[in-house]
Amino acid sequence: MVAAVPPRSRPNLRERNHERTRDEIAGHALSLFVARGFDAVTVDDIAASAGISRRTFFRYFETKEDALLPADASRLQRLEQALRERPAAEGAFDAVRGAVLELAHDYETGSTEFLQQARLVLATPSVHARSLGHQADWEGVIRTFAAQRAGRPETSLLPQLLAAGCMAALRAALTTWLHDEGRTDLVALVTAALDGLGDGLRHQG
Amino acid sequence: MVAAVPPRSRPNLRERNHERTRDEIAGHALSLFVARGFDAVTVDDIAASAGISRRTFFRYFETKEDALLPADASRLQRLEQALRERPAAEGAFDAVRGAVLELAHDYETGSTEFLQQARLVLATPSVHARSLGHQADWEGVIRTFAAQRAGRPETSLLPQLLAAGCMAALRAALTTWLHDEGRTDLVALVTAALDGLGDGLRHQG
DNA sequence: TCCCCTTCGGCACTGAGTGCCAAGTCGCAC
DNA sequence: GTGCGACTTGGCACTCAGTGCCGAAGGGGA
Repeated sequence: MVAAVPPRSRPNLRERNHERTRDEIAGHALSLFVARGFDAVTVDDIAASAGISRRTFFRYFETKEDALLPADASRLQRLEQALRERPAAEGAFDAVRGAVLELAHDYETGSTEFLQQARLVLATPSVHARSLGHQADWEGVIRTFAAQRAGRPETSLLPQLLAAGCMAALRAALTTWLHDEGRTDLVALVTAALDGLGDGLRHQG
Repeated sequence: MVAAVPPRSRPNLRERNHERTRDEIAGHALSLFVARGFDAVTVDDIAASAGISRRTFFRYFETKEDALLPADASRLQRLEQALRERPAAEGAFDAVRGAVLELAHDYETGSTEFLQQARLVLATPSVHARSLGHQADWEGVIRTFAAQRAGRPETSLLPQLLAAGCMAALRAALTTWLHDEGRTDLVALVTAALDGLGDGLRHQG
């Protein structure tokens, strides 16, 4: 079900093939979900549509929900990288702010497909919960980063608050963006949300 | 399996019985979860322990995860009530802040059992996700409230940011509290977290 | 050509969640 | 006490998600 590719570049050719198949399956899944709704599509349906076996589907996705959230795994890596590349002189909040803004930029590319996905995610409780679970993992990464950047223990309030707050800002901006069918500038929205937190919620509005 | 009660007060006696049975089942479930871990306990185990049938279990809880989150449903009502009772003169942020602080107070009562629950929730991805899903519902309530209090459309950024931010502050404080085994003052932590957001994350630390 | 490594498919199994129906139980009216 | 109606429970059977296991390809290297 995966077209043969010229066998070049040994180390990560397998990985690239894996990624490509994964994307293909997710594409079939998205079509079915959009057409019938998440709950009315079984894993067998997806597998049949993608021309693979049910067993293989679960080698590419841990859960059926994840077939609707194919980008979440890579976003974690993007976030880690973005945090790593922040200049050392930056304060904790500004560093996290910058990294989250880079994440926001990724959301905007390929927004048509993303809009379909996001609507389904918000409309389907089990998928929404799973998505929030992923985002909790991202929060953990931010928290670790913020803790050492601020020189505080990881279990103290500030790193936790920074991580949870900035992810909340991202979600708030994304939701607003979705309600506007993606017509507004997402990065501007996320910037506004993050700066609202940075300057103090009490002084907003 | 439920002891007979004197048949007084028709309208909500059934409801009270329902609540009582629900709490009983949740108690049995918690014991099993603590002893073996969430994933190693089946619904049949819980039902057998509580002296009910598997079918009846699902009349009291939508999912197995909810048996570990029995208080989440009532917290939603508490939050709605707390928001309703905020003085009309209060600004949007301060009103939400006050309501969330009342929620925080509830968490502290009966903290021994809650500590056990919370540790399991954080340790079990499926339960953690479900819990975040519930909290997303609470966010919706806050967002609706904040929108009309601030005179903005519900889909605009500010209400969304207020709701997501304050819930994030609550989560951050709870996590910190948990890492300290519940020894610190939870309400003080939540206050600190909310005020951190209110005064601006950039000026913290 | 043979061998190794990886992927895939099929099978069988556990367990969550649900619809349906039959058997109680409880309160109420006669 | 007897009968009626509303509600609760248990059991059965079913769908579907997710997993372990194994045997069958298939592709690359010696």
